[in-house]
Amino acid sequence: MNPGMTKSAETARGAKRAPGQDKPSVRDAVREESRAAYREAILAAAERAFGRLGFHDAKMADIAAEAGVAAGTLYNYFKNKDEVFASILQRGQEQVGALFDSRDGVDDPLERTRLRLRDAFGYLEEHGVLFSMFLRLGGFVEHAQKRVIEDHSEFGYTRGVERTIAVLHEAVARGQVRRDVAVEELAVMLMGACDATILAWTRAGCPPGLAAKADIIVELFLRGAKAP
Amino acid sequence: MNPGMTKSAETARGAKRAPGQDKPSVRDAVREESRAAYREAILAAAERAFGRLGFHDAKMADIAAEAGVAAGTLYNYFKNKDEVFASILQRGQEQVGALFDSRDGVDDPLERTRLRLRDAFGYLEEHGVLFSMFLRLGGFVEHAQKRVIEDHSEFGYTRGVERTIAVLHEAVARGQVRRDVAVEELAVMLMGACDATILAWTRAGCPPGLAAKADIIVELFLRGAKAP
Amino acid sequence: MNPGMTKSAETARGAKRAPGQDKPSVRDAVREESRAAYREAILAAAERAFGRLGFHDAKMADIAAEAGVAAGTLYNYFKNKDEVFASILQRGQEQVGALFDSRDGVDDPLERTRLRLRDAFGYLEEHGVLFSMFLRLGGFVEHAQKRVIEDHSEFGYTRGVERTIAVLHEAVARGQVRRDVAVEELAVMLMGACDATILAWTRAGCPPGLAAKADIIVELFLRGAKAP
Amino acid sequence: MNPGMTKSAETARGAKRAPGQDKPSVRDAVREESRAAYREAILAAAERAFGRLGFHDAKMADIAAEAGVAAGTLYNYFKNKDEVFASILQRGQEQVGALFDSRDGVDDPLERTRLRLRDAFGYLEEHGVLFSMFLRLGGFVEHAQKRVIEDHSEFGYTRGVERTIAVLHEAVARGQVRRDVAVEELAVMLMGACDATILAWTRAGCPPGLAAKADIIVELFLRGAKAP
DNA sequence: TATGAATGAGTGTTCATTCAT
DNA sequence: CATGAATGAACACTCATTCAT
Repeated sequence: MNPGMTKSAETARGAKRAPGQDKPSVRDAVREESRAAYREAILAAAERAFGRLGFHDAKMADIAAEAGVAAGTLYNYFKNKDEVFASILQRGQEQVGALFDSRDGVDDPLERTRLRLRDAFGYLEEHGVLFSMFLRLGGFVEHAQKRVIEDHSEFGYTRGVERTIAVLHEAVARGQVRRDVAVEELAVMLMGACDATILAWTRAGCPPGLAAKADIIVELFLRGAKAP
Repeated sequence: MNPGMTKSAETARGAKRAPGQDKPSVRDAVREESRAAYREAILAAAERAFGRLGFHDAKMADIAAEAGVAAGTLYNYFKNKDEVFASILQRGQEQVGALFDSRDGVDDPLERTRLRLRDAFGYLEEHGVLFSMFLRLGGFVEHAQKRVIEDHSEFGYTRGVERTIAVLHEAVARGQVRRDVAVEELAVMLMGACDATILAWTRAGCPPGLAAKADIIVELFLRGAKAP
Repeated sequence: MNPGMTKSAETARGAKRAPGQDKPSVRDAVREESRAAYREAILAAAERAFGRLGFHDAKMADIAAEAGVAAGTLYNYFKNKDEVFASILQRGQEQVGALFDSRDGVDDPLERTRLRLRDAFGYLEEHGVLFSMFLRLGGFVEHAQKRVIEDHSEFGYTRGVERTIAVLHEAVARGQVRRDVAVEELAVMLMGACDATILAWTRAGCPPGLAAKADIIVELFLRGAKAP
Repeated sequence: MNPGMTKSAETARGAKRAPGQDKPSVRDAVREESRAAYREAILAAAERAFGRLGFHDAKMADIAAEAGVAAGTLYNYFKNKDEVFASILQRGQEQVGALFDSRDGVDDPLERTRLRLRDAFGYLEEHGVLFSMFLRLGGFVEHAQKRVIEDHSEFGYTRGVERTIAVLHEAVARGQVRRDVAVEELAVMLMGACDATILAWTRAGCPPGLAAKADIIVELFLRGAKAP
């Protein structure tokens, strides 16, 4: 919180470090922290701007104003507009991924799935329409955005299906899910239910309460898919 | 192909009529026909261009080139780019509406629904991804497109839900559909199934065969919703 | 001068041309003429602007203003700033080349050289410092300009040397020039004299009278190089 | 290499002196030395950068990187980019001037000239093309550079001509140079020969060996100009 | 005083729209 | 009306310069 003092102390101590090795560290740490804060502020601002205006209509100036920085500053953190956009996607991926990982300890695969669905839906609620669009759909996008997304192939639907299939295999092994339907089919259905839910939610203007829908989906899914 | 020539020929004939709107006969009819042909050619070209490039990346020049006319000509038929876009939507609405109307004679409401679903899905297959987006979703769009769509509020999801509810009421009256679930809920589910199907189709790259999915949806829907 | 009337006359004649072949010709000719005039006006303006301000400091807006057109118009004739620059070079090359060709009929090679030198020097006088720089020097240029010039390798010094060598061989064959010095050396010297003259001229602020220096150079050259 | 450290060491020693300019002793000397070292490193870096990229394409960041300092540091030594450039010129002037002065003892004016020419040419070889341009030519430059140079009017061609005229007067007085041609004319010719030589050298890509050309020039010049 | 990030004016370029022919 | 060139507002991006640390 007062890194300046720390730095002065260090300097006064006359600490001589090996040249070209690990440098003043504290100053760098502060700088790094500052950079991270700026980066995050810009991404949050961009997310709002893109969500409100769309990719093309959200100008770099809008994003900068929303973030409270000068336009040029954006380019100290991102190479160009596309990269800002791509970074929002990546950040979302990572954050949702972290949420998902935090559920690893939950033993029951269906319960784990329910929690993760809540996590994802909750994230969507917080992060706006546009982001949700790219987080899960990957279709229906402007051409310019497609290019961005195509560079993130690990991102999107396919990966989600794979995750889901794995979970369902687990559930099948536990006897929680019927064996007479291919898990691949079940996975597509489950994700289709999620898609339709998100679609309906956005059509309704993104009202609060999306996360709660996770419970309904899992319950409905179980009713149809549970082992007899 | 060259409706302008027809006009020129007429003009060259030097037919001079008294000013005013008397004698709207042959000349006006030909002119009208010519205009309609141009208009349609431009819309078809714009649909391809928007579908291939997206709204912003499809330039007026691209559309004009695709239609085989000069850029300025577009403005003789449409006020601006937004109106071109809106006209594609409206045309789609009308064309699908006409298809739907042609099924009015089908007595069985579920069979009528199945046929209309085939019609709509078939239309989507022929008219490209982007168009499908606006035909059915109305969400997830760039801001510029939103404005266009918002001016066509009669268009889209709400209207589809209403139609569906009406049909389901009919089916309930015939005893084809269970009474213990609100038809409003059923309508949302049915449309959700359609949405998910279209989503999956676009994700798969819009392969041929979307129309055939109409049968599956109706069949599945009936299995869950039919009267016991 | 009144191409519109011509066009109307043609049209009234009802001349039908084979479709897709040679089109309305007159209208196109007028248009072509107009385009050529614009192009030339822009190049002349750019030449002045580059000459006055240098490549970087002459903004596209300056060139447009100098030419009396809007900034966007420049891009209807040239892809970008570099191409404007390159086109000035190419035009100069062609114009000087045409002047040179017009001297082909002069039998005496040294007299022909003198006349061509006058042509080139006269052209430099009319077309400003910057152009002269690229016409003959090819060195001493900003990096951005180098890229442009490197794409015009047929341009510049080497080609001039080759031309000169050929002329000197001719003069040697006629006994006008001594045989005891290699013509290659003589060519370099002659061009060096030209270079130095142009340099001195630009240093002096490009005063009128450069063309007259051609006579002096040839005379001095002959004094040293003429056959004994 | 790290003059900053020296300064820090001093500062750490906490030597506090009374305000005012008394005791300019050790600390100031060291500081001055440090500043000079930084300044020289920056100028050398800028010279390389300008030579490689040209004035506009060499960014302040490039120069800083080449010098191994931060961008902001440049502004502790030079007011702006133009001043960096101007300082390179001035430094060159001074260094070549010093070389010239070291030849003052040479009695024979033509030999003195030959040596100074070697000095100047050798300096050019070591300090790159771009610098050579400004050292001797002063023409053919970008506008931004012109402004810089125009502020250094004592620099360049005129001064060189004056020096040369003085030397030739001396040579005339000694009977080494013909009296029937104005020394002013001879001076211009001699410098023209130098210019052409430098031009040819830069056209050839600045190969090693420019300094040796000094002998040739003087020899050739003497052949034509020596007293009969 | 070195640092390196923030700044914002400035520029090349695009493209929807207009308009003379 | 078709045409295609002119227009100029708009915008992404650059970079010299400033300044807090």
